[in-house]
Amino acid sequence: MGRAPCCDKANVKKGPWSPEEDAKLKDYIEKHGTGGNWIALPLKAGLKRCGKSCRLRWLNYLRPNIKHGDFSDDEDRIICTLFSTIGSRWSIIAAQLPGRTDNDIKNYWNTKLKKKLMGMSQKRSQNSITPNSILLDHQSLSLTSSSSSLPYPTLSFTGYQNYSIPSTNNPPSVVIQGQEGNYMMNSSIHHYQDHNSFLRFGSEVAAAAAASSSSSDDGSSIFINRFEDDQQKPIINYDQNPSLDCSLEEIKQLISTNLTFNNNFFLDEIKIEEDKFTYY
DNA sequence: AATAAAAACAACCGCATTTAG
DNA sequence: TCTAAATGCGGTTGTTTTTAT
Repeated sequence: MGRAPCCDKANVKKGPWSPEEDAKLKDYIEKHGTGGNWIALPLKAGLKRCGKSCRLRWLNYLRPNIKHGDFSDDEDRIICTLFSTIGSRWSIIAAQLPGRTDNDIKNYWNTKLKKKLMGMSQKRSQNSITPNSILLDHQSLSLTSSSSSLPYPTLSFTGYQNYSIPSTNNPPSVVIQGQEGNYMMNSSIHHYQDHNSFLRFGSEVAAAAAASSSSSDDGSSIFINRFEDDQQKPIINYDQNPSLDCSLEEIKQLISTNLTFNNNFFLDEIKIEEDKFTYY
């Protein structure tokens, strides 16, 4: 007993759409709309196609305001940030990128962006030059919430760069090397009225997307804070989140045992001041 | 110039969720 | 409330195009 087919497979065309078919579908939908019934639409529009195929063709290719062509750096950044936070939930990611479809983003990720990121992290692990990102090894992934069923690290962080707050145009990113592949978490720069600027890994966009979905994932973040008077003594604040079951002590341990990246990076001591760590 | 390999893109398939009767 | 149909989603496959040899 298999699943009932959605249409009569013998009498529907498969494969690439011809310009004539595109025109028929476009014309019909522009005049009559979808009528809320994709299954019935091909018959009405005079198409020998499955309703699902029509829907896909319309959503991914024919509907107005679809963007084709290269992705911008901003789009790259949003995709990376969201992927690192919510994983391969392409429809949610697509919702943040007007004009892009989930299929388009999925293809782009699988064929280009993923490789681009892998290349970046590999290059950095080979070179001793100061990177604009922080490379974490897989050992450091234990910050991931153990209650999460998500197959990717929610958040991990094991140290900081010897850095200064970068320009707003080019905030650094974290590349996480996981068993399943590499993930990149972008950062954003925040300014408080009575506070110094700091970097936040994971973004509000990502947090919002995670919150709006049914996922138990969170938008938790770690802040790297820089004192105005001394760039070389940042503070890392752990933004406590109930769904991230990792104690401050564990974080301290994690940080002190994972000083594995960047030649110019070193950590001597950690002091805990209630909910934050001060590095000396 | 011909061919093979890789990359890019479009579309399909089946499962999960939502909706309507 | 229950059930079947419709829809949406994400993984995967197939086809076309581009690049390398």
